[in-house]
Amino acid sequence: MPRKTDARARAIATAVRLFRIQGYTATGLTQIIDESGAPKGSFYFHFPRGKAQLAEEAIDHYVASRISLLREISANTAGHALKFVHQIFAAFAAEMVASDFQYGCLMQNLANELPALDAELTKRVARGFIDSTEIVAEHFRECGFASARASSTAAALVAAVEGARTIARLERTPAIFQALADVSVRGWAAPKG
Amino acid sequence: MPRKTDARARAIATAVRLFRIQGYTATGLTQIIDESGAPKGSFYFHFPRGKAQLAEEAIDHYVASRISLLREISANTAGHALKFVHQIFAAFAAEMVASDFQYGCLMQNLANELPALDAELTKRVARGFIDSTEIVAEHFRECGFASARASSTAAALVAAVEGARTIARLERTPAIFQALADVSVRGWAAPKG
DNA sequence: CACATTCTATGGCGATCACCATATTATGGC
DNA sequence: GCCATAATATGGTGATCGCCATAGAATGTG
Repeated sequence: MPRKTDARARAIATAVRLFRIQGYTATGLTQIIDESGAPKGSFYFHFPRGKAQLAEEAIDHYVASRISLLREISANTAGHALKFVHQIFAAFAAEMVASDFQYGCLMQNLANELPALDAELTKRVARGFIDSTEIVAEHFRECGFASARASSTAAALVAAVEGARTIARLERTPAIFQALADVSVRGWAAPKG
Repeated sequence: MPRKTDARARAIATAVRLFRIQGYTATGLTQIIDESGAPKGSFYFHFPRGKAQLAEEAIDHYVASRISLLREISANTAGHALKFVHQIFAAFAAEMVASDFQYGCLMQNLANELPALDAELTKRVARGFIDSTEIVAEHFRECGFASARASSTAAALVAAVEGARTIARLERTPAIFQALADVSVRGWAAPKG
């Protein structure tokens, strides 16, 4: 009994896209169904629990791709902490430029909208951050960082990236990523340049 | 012809609160009017341009209080870059703890929801970030930072704070602010602890 | 009191929301 | 061809959305 259509996958991909651009609440099922190109009638066949289930799968899909990106960068910069950091900034900056700054971070959007709406989905987003932060921390440990320091550095990096995506989207330039890269080489408030 | 009631001010304050908790789209005018305690009928008397105008004033109100907070911290740490940074982290962390992590940043929420909805309001949010970043940059300049470095450090700091608020809200602990404080004293990827 | 202004109340506009019951068609394995 | 399942189509549920027209009540100054 294999899947016979890709309607399901397309609905998830469209949900990811629209949630990133417009947010969760602002995106109606009608629009997702329309833009996913097909069947209005079968939505609740594929997603019996409705919008919440669609969001679950959208989160999982997004988190998986985010983690695989981080893993790839980590592999490309094995043993080099600074290179790793810079390549992360560069990758996220490049993604925003490529989309003309239309796309926000799905996890960040949901992190802001879901706490008042759905505790279960909120936990799933939180888990996504924990998991992707762990990838980063692992890289730092492999660079020789002590465990505690690797964890806090990873958390700080992930937070900085999220903030940068917010700012970059507003300013429509990747300048903030460059600013973070600069700061990362000399510390935040080092006495002299 | 003085103002006779505070219905207007209460509507704005309620809008700020709900936009921070639930976001812009998820917050209906009905709820704002109800929770602001009063008059349903006079909403379009006070805000002829409707929800967009209310959002404008909510943004202005929030930005003003944010800037005044930053000014206060700047005055309290004149000449000390690191103290300034740490006190900013501490202040935002404390605010989140005090609200039991229910409140997000109004500007961040709107930054994620408005680009697809209202270009004018989006510009206003962007302006709010520019203005509050400038306060931070000014402090760094007064610490002797070169102009360009002061600007990029300020931008990085603002971005990091925003990201930290997202993470802290999900994790329901201010740990991320501590992580950022730790990183700020030693640089992001310094070779050894 | 007169009277303009400020504010509040009511009811409904069309549109959209998430959701679902029902019926029909396409597609497997046998 | 048979038949269960997978998938699509249609139409409508009640609720809520932002918005607004109209009318009435409260409040200030002359």
